[in-house]
Amino acid sequence: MNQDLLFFCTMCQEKSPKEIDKIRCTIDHTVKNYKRGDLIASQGDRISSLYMLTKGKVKTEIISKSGLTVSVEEITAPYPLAAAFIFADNNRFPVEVTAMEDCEVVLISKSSIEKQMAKCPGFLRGFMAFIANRVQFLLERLKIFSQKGIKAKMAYYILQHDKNGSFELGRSIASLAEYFGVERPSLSRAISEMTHDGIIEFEAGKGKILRYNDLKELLG
Amino acid sequence: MNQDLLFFCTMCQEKSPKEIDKIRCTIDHTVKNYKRGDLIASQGDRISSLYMLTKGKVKTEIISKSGLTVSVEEITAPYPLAAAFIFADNNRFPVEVTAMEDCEVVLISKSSIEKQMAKCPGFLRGFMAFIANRVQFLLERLKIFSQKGIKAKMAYYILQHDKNGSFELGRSIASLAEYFGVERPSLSRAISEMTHDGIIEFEAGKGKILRYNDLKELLG
DNA sequence: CAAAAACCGTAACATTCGTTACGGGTATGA
DNA sequence: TCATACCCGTAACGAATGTTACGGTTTTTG
Repeated sequence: MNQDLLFFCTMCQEKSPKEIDKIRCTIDHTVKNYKRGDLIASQGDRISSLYMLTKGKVKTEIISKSGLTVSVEEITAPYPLAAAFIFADNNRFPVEVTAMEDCEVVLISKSSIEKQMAKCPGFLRGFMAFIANRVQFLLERLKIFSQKGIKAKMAYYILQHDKNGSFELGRSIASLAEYFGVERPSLSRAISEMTHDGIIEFEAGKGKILRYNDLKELLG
Repeated sequence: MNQDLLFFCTMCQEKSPKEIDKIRCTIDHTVKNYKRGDLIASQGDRISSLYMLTKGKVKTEIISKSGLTVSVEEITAPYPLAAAFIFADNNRFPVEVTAMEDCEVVLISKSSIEKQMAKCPGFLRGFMAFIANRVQFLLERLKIFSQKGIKAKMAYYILQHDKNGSFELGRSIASLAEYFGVERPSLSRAISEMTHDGIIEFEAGKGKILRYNDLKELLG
């Protein structure tokens, strides 16, 4: 169990194990175990503790007031289930959390976290860094999504990866399409057209920007 | 200026002025003034301080390495410019910040914020609440965006606002369309079709869900 | 009250995108 | 070496969405 708390620090800190030893996070906590199919948290529950999923896999669902469920996503350990939400004004679980496998959850009360933050600057920084990184990630995805049209998303992505007129995707077209939330053939077609129009060159994951102005005009 | 710091606490706390007086946030800070057109922060700058915009309006832009700018958004005072980013692993401004009017910015160093957090639980909660609310907001928008198709977005939105079979939009169709990132006539058409198909009733901002199963099947 | 602004539904047409299917290439492992 | 799994480009077609335009109602403003 101590091992899991160490991991929790690791996740927050993203620092070396040695530094974690120095910090010696000794946080009050309780451990709960769930069987496959168990309900871990209900939508609407007030969150008074951080739910650190240390073992297993869960799924989250939205449940309308009429009882129908809508699957949202799966989360695999280790991951905190409500790191940000415990401090939000509306501190309720936005989703239903159900165990897909046997799970272990470490509960850390909000007050314990606050105490630990006041006591241990490293923990404070680590926790803040985790949430801040999440904000950054969400913002980045949102910027991509808010670009209307596949070419606009692609143009935005290229401009972000622009290095002196060249760019690398850093991933396959298939995964990029999934990242954009579009179909692979559609993205492939968009890139073909941009290439055919002479705006960019592209081959094997790498490319060059030929006409910056046209590329920029593809954006919203 | 003290007034602005009080406001800063207000923003973080969202509590009554009386409670703020009790807390007496006396945070180390410096004040900077900018003229219209001045550059407040450059893309890529390391962020060591919180930038609290207390007066004026700024615009943020993405700048590609080739010098072209892409407008992103406008921010009006009072608002913190980089509340989350100072704690992120990649603590750099993701955008270029330029003053659109004469602006006043209160700078609070990261270490000052950490000290204040350790000293004053109310400040810690307020700051965390602000960032947590932002995470919630971004997550919600992202969930809407990741629904493919206008009807799916609408179905998701309705299920979220479902109260015993009835729902209220809480905003105009025009603004909802903007929130979804689609055109108003397109959203209007989608609602018309859902009504025509007998899935929902809708009139004057309010509606009823007639067939939950069909509504659910519109989701991804 | 009159003008302006905001909001809404509708329709016709153009554009984009999803869907499906096919063929080819490359890497991996049995 | 063959089978398998990916990854990619392309094409044709249909569906979904954007675009533009119009008329109407309601709300705000002077």
